[in-house]
Amino acid sequence: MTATSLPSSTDESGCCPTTSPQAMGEAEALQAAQILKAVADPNRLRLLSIVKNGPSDGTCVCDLTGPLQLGQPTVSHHLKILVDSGLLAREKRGTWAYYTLVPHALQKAAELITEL
Amino acid sequence: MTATSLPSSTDESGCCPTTSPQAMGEAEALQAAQILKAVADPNRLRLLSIVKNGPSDGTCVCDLTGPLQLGQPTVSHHLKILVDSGLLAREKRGTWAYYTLVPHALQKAAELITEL
DNA sequence: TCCTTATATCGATGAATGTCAATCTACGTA
DNA sequence: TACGTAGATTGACATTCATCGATATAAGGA
Repeated sequence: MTATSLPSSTDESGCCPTTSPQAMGEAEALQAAQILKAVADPNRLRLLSIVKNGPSDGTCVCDLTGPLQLGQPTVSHHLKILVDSGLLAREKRGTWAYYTLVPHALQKAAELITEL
Repeated sequence: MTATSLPSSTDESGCCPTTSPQAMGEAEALQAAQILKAVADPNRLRLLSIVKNGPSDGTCVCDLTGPLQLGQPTVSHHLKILVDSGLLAREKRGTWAYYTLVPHALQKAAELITEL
């Protein structure tokens, strides 16, 4: 994420003016895509929705496996992706694991789209 | 894949209350994920960025193949995905094709994340 | 200590996806 | 009409990803 400015090939063919100077760089795009990929899955969207609309002290995994009709390992896998991308936080209380939304993470993810 | 409302298993184990009632449904999640998938790719993010910061009357393909260091068929393929998902509009003028942002499409895509 | 329950991890598999080379279509021009 | 160029389409290939069964870990209870 250092020099994001591109060479801006001055096309001689006469079709196009020049590459716009403030276009998103390669590294920046890669990082943004990684977070957006975490959200761009129907089952993970539903997981986020359930957690968001659930109790503020967290939603446990047993409340997530039922609605999605997926196996427990699969749900755990999706939850890991959401935690690794900074969207969900995991807290273990006793035998159970509770997931909560990371405060402004969804807002920040949305801004990756609006602030191109 | 017919009845999207699930039995909402009233778990007897004492761990969890019940499935939250206003969670996103299966069909809704699938549709949202389809649009978000279109955005969740580094090269497509850069395409959107270039078009957004480009001239208001559209950016032609020859201005898009250069910065991305991808072959012309690959760029065309990504552009098709963005058009099919309603984010970009294509207009052919003469030999060239010009792409523009569909007015509030990016905003709407972002709201798919914030309004879960 | 043994057993049960909740969750995570591992390995395999089939499907979806990004990329390219080759080809096709449409338009402009000599 | 023939040629050159811009862009889209097709088919193939490699990679990534979602899912599952089996297993591991960890905590609580008998």
